Amino acid sequence: MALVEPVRRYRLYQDIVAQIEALLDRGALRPGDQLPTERALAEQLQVSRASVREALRSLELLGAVETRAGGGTFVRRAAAGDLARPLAGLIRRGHPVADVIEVRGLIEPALAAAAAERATREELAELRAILDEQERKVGRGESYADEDTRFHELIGQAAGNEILVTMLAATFDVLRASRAEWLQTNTRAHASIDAHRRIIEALEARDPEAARAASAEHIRAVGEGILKLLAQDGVTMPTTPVGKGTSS
Amino acid sequence: MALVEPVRRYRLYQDIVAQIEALLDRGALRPGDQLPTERALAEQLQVSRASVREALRSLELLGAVETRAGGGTFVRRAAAGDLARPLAGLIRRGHPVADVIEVRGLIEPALAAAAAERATREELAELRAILDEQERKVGRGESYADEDTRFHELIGQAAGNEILVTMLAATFDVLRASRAEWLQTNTRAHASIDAHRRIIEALEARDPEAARAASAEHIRAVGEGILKLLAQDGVTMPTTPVGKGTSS
DNA sequence: GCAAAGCCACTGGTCAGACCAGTAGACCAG
DNA sequence: CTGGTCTACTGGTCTGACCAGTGGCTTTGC
Repeated sequence: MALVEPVRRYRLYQDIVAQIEALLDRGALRPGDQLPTERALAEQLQVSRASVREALRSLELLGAVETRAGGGTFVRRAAAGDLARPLAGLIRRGHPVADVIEVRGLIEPALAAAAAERATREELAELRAILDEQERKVGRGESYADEDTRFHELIGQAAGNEILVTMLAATFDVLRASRAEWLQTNTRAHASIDAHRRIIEALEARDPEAARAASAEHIRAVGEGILKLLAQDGVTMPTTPVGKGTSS
Repeated sequence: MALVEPVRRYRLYQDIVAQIEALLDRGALRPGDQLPTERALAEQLQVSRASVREALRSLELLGAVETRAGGGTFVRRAAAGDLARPLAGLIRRGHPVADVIEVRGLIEPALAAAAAERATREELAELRAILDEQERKVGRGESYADEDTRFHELIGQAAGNEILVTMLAATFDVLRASRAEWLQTNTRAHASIDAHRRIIEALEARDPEAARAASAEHIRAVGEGILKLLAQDGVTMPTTPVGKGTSS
């Protein structure tokens, strides 16, 4: 261990972000509240408007705040999908698709199990409806990517843990391109439908373990398909940074 | 359901971020590369330097880029844990601690199982060393929070899935305050040590299922303790004391 | 010849002030 | 009450300036 460490270099906007975050944590600022104007903040903080704006950009990116041109800046209510974009950006850079699939394989079964215990009648009905629509589309040879996405989202919603839903959404974002292609060329579309049906049945039976198993098997199959697809395309996997590869 | 939705409004800096992200995805910019200077970018993009800077702030927050005053702006190698703090801020806003603990309980056992298969001899040795240090500190009645954190981090590293490590790091950040208090007042410190020992033994035995079980039980116990602690404090959300230094 | 000291061009960090475009509340005409 | 219009104000952007690090280059001293 080094005896010394790099001197922390602070920039004004970081300090401003910290101050505002503190207000949020303390509850001095609550969702819906309007922040002082940029000009007022600049004056109170004794900094230029540019610095205030850089701070607000950060807070906006974090989903803490929302600005409307001409309107003002407001404290946002945290939304489930907030983390998705930043997280997806990070994942995309330098992480093997296999890792992403592993994450999905971990989260989705857990969500399915939780959903089996917590899903409402309405949610189950909607899942059924989505499944029907999927079957129709498969019958007509159309893409059912939207329904597929919605299906998984709904299960997440039913599970009731928004953090997991968000993390899952991030993996969806990363896999979107590969997944769309996979769904297109998927000769086993009916197998996918069957998997979804098994999941729904487990949910309706309120059987967490069956739901977990069905989901796990589904993800495994899809993940395998995607990896095969990528391999045959000769796609160069994103390079794994340090650490161990998942294969090789 | 609304038939119309708010018009999407773009701001210059978002466009700039997208353009640079595209370069990163295409591989036109690789880790370590230096970006053009802010002034050059402004000129090429036909925007003001302020807009370029707002874009760079975003990319910096996303961990895509790193700027050194007087030096320049460089493409970063994505590091696990980059997003931990931003992610933690998001999670903290509006998510029950119970959800956070649920996420931890999901991720950690999985990491432990993976680590059982992939950990190197060196990593196992370091885990042992950390455990020893923990025991010493417990014996002296000191706080072993740092070692505890390092222990979990190292298992994540050994598991080799950086995405999961990042997600886990975010939950750590959220729970930091509560966890520190829990560790302080933990009358069952020896139980914690024992749990760590069981995990290490499972890793050394290359037994994924044992590792998973040991980890799950450990997280369950700690999570329960934290929730009990929060309940007795009458706290519903972890409040982050301003200026509370970070460990490590 | 060569290393240390010093210089200096250049980079990001910050500031001040300006103008534009969008917003929303007040006000007025129908 | 509805729909326009006006207007003060807000965020979005630009310009141009200065400061404070950084790092390569030159000069200096031996």
